[in-house]
Amino acid sequence: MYKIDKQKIIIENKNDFIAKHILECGQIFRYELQNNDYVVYSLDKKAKIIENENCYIIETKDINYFIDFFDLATDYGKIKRDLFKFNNEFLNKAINFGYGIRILKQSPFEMIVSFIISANNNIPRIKASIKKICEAYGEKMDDYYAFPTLDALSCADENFFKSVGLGYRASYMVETLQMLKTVDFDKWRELSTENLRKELVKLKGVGRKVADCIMLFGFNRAEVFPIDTWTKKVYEDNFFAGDKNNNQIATYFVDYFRDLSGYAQQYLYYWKQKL
DNA sequence: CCCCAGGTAGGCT
DNA sequence: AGCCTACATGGG
Repeated sequence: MYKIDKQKIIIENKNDFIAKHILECGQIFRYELQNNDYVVYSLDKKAKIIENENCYIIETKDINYFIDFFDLATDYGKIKRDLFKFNNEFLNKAINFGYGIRILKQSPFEMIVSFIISANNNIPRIKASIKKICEAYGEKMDDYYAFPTLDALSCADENFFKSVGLGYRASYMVETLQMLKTVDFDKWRELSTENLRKELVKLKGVGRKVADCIMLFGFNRAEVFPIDTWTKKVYEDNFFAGDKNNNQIATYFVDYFRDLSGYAQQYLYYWKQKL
């Protein structure tokens, strides 16, 4: 699937890796299109994704970090074959539409901050707020700003977060950053999905949906199915018309897709949101 | 003026 | 436990 050549990762075919699908499916907010190349940022690191006719080349100083970040050891061909076995008309359409999606393995801290901002918000505004937070509290790198550390960002006050567009979420952010100072993320990684969700929803600004996004994108948990306005619309348009609340819809999908729930959710989200 | 955006907190049954 | 509504902000 991939090989390494000095400072580069080479993705040998484009069957299971499409930069646009990966970056524009709502799991990451720090990336940009520079000419024809996507540039992606994670914590204090940066990678450029160059598309060729039959392959991708990823340029970065942090090869091993981005091999893990893009989850290159996982066979998405198999995941898609397993999802096609559900023989669901709409999931099949969604997979064919976003066939190059991969779920990124991102920083739990960056996911917590980012998805608190995401609640009842729109993607351009979420991106803009996060960028301003990095510029104000992140370390200056060559030609970009790192995502702030917890120590750095917990110095920011409510007025700062309001000034970068968080609105009423500003006070949640201040309180959650203080709470995170007592958290050991390595211990959280050992928790069951159910117990990890219980811990996450104790954070201010984190409910079921945000917790599930944090677990899917930050803790590598695929047995969750975040329900937002788009995946709720998938349920109501393509499964059963409006007879359940968001928690019940999430339970329905997880019972149905089990340990493939997170993958199914991401194909369906991208399909419904982009079409 | 309205409605919407990767929903949640707090208050009410 | 489950339902209801206010909530900053900017864009269509």
